[in-house]
Amino acid sequence: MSLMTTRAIPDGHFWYANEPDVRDLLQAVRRFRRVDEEMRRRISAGMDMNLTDLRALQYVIAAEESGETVQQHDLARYLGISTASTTKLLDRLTASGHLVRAPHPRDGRSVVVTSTDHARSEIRERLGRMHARMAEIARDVPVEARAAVREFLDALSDQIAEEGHVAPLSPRPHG
Amino acid sequence: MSLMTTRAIPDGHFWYANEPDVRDLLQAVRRFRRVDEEMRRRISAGMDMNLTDLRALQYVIAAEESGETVQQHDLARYLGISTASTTKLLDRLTASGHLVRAPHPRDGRSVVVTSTDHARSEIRERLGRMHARMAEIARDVPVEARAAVREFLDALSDQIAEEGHVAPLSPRPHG
DNA sequence: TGACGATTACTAGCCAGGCTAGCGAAATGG
DNA sequence: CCATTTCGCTAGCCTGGCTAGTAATCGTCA
Repeated sequence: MSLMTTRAIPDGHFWYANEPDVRDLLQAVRRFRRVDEEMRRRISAGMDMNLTDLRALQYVIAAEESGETVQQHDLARYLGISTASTTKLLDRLTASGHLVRAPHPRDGRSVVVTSTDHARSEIRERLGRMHARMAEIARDVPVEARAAVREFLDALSDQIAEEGHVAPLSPRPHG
Repeated sequence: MSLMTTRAIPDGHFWYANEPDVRDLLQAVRRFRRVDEEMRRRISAGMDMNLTDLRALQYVIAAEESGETVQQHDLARYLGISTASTTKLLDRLTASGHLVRAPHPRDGRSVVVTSTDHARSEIRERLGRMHARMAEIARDVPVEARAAVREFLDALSDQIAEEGHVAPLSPRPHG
C-alpha cells in the first residue's frame, strides 16, 4: 500500500499534500464529474425533459444506429426504473413527438420503440457539436500519453464499479 | 478543424472509426461517467438517503475541514435547490442525526449547519477507502504522463462547462 | 433613533417522476 | 390444450423538488 506520506488522518485533504500532481489529478476528475452532471441537466432542461428522458432518447437512437430494436422492457432495464415508470416515460416522449410506439411484428404483447426524425435532429443539434469537440480534445492528447490516460480512467472505473460489490455490467440492449 | 476521416454523418459512431485511440479514450470517459453515477447512487442508497442529501453532507464536512461555517443559504446555493427545499433537506438530515442546526452567533436570522461525529465517521467509512484507492490510482500514472492526463480532463471540463454558455464557476462556500 | 427595505429560514400546498400491486392479452412449455 | 410466464398498462402512493407567502432580524439612512 505505502499510503501515507503526510498525515495519518484519512480525510482526503491531507493525503497528498506534498504530491501536487496527484492532488491536481483528482481535482480534475472531480471537476469533470461536476460539470458533466451540470451539462446533462442543462441539456435536458433545454429540451424540456428530465435526465432520464434524455438518457432514454440517447439510448434509443444509439440502438437504432447499431441496427438493434428496442422494447419498453430494454429501456426499463437500461434506465434502471420499473416498467410501469417506463410506460409513463414513453407517454411523455411520444406526446412530445420524440419517440413512437409500434406493435412488435411477431410478439403481440410487445411494443417496439423508435425515435422520430425530430428527436434525432434535436439530439444531433444539441450534442453533435459537443461530441465533435470532445473528439478533438481526445486527438490533442499526445499519442505517447494516450494509453496512460485510458488506463487511468479504466482503473478509476474498475475501482468505482467494484466498490460496493457491484458487477461491472455493461448496459447493452438485447440482441 | 480537420474533422472527418471516415464519413460525413456527425452521429458519433463513425467519426473516429479509424482512430482507435480516440475512440477508446472517449469510451473510457463515458464508462467512468456511468460507473461514477452508479456509485453515488449506491452509496446514498446504502446510507438511506438521496443523492442531494449525500452531496449536502459531503459539502458540510468539507467546509468544516477547511474551517468555514455553512449556513442554510450556502447549502441551497451549492446544491442548486431552493431554500425551502433546503429546509426540508435539513429536517431530514437532522432527524437522521447527520447534521445539526445551531443559531448563528451574530445573525439572529441565520442557522449554522454542522455535521455530527456520526455523519463524519459514516462518510469516512463509506468513502475513505475509495478515496485512498483513487489516490493510489493517480499515483500509478507515470509522472511524465500526468500533465497530459490533467490537461485532457481540464479541456473536457472547459468544453462541457462552456457549452450552454455557463460560466465555469467553482462551488465554494462563502468565506 | 426609528422606519423601512432586504435577507433568512420556515410553512403550506402543488407537481413531477419515481414506486408497487394487480390486470388482461399474448406467448410458451409440458 | 391448459398452466405458467412475460409484456405493457392502470391505479394509487410517496419522495423530493417547486412557488408563494410570513415572521423575525439586520442594515441603512433620514
